[in-house]
Amino acid sequence: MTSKCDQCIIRKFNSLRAMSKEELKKVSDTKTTKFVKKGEIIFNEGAKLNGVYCVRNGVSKLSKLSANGKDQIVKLATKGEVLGQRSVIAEESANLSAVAVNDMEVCFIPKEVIVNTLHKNPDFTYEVLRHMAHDLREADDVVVNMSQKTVKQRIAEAFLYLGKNFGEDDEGFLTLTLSREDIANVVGTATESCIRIISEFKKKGWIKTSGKRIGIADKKKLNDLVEGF
Amino acid sequence: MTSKCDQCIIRKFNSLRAMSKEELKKVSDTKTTKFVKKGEIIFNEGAKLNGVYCVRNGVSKLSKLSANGKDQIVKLATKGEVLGQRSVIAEESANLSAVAVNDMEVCFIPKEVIVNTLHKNPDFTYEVLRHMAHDLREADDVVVNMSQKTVKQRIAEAFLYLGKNFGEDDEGFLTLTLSREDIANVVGTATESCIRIISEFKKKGWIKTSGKRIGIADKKKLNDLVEGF
DNA sequence: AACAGAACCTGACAAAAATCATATTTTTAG
DNA sequence: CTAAAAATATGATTTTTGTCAGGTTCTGTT
Repeated sequence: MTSKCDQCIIRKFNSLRAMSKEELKKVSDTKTTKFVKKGEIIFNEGAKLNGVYCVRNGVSKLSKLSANGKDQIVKLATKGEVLGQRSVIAEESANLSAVAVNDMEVCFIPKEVIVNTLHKNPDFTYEVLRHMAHDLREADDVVVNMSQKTVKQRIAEAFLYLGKNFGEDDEGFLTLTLSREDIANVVGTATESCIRIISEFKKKGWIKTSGKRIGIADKKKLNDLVEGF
Repeated sequence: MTSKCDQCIIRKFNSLRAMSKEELKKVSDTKTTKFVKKGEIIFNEGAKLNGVYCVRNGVSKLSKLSANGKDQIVKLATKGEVLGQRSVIAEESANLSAVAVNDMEVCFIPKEVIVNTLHKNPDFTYEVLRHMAHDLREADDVVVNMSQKTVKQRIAEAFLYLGKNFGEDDEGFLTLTLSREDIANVVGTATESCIRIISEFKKKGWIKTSGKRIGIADKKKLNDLVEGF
């Protein structure tokens, strides 16, 4: 089991790779592996986290409930990403909820191990810092997109993003299948508007659908739309 | 001069407070102080930064130009905040432009000093990390606001934010005076829409204006609007 | 003081997006 | 397999927001 974890961590989780052998051992010894079914909650907004969750398999949506009762999905976290890191570091309760989008396997690592390593191993801290700097840049970009692009542009962008980050199956459909509602919540629009635009894209031949599955049919057209042509 | 810097840094810049005496000395020796006039550019989006800027006085807007030619203001940085930190840490070019909103005094600290300290002083790295974790949380909140709140709500929120973070003068006007265009760019809307809503708020007696100055007249009403009542 | 230029303001209209209502299809549970 | 529930789809309508076009006021300069 330990060797398996060793392998898993080194390969997939970029911050943890800066840990020493002893520190990794500690992680291996204290971590617990959990299986989370599609739709199940990993943690809720406002929860006090006493550790982080390292995603081994599957995808989680990180979202925040707004006053009007809608969920805004801020990030989709996949294999290798760590959930709850920010909360543990800032010693704040979770700002976002984490829910499994499909069946997942996650490793729970107690915060003591993380915090300890942060205090003792500057390389690890620096590595985490670099990751967070990157996340922050992405968040800033999302803010600009949200306020300056139309819903159509954002939906087109979402499909391109999903294709790029989660791939396509052999039939050309996006590997990660989200419900229309989830897509709407990523993009920050009403579910009906989202569905309407999906229909429009399909009619124009830019995407293809089969049930809830969506495939990119004309990448260039989608790209042009995003760029504002 | 050195003693002055010592004082300044320790008091105002939370990450730098974790530096050792020697490290602070190094900062004092290598830093240069610059005066930036209102409207002047500190650095531009895409620029390679070879240091960070610590704000001693005045306010800077951090913004990003979108494809449609509009500037989205992502953050207003004031006394004690550090600009360019993220870029230096991630070794990326600047993602945002920094422009002075009023006359400023900033200290430029070469990146070598910062990066060196990051590698050698875990307390400092941890401190920077905590700050960035906090910034990331704020950025996530902004994303949710942008997508889930109406322009009216966002403008009301902006006034409350400006009042809370920059204060009011003795006549009850917001200390930080932004142009209508800047307010629109903070909120992510068209300048005309922004002006229209300001007129509406004034007509309702929720705010008062005098030239470009704006004052909060009915905090509760603004708050209620933000909360969705 | 007169002027230019910028910032501010307002109206009219067009476009985008949300909402409400109601089908239709797909999925799930018994 | 089938009924119920959930998700998807579409139409009609309203609300919100953006755009264009034309004003007015403010500000700094000569």
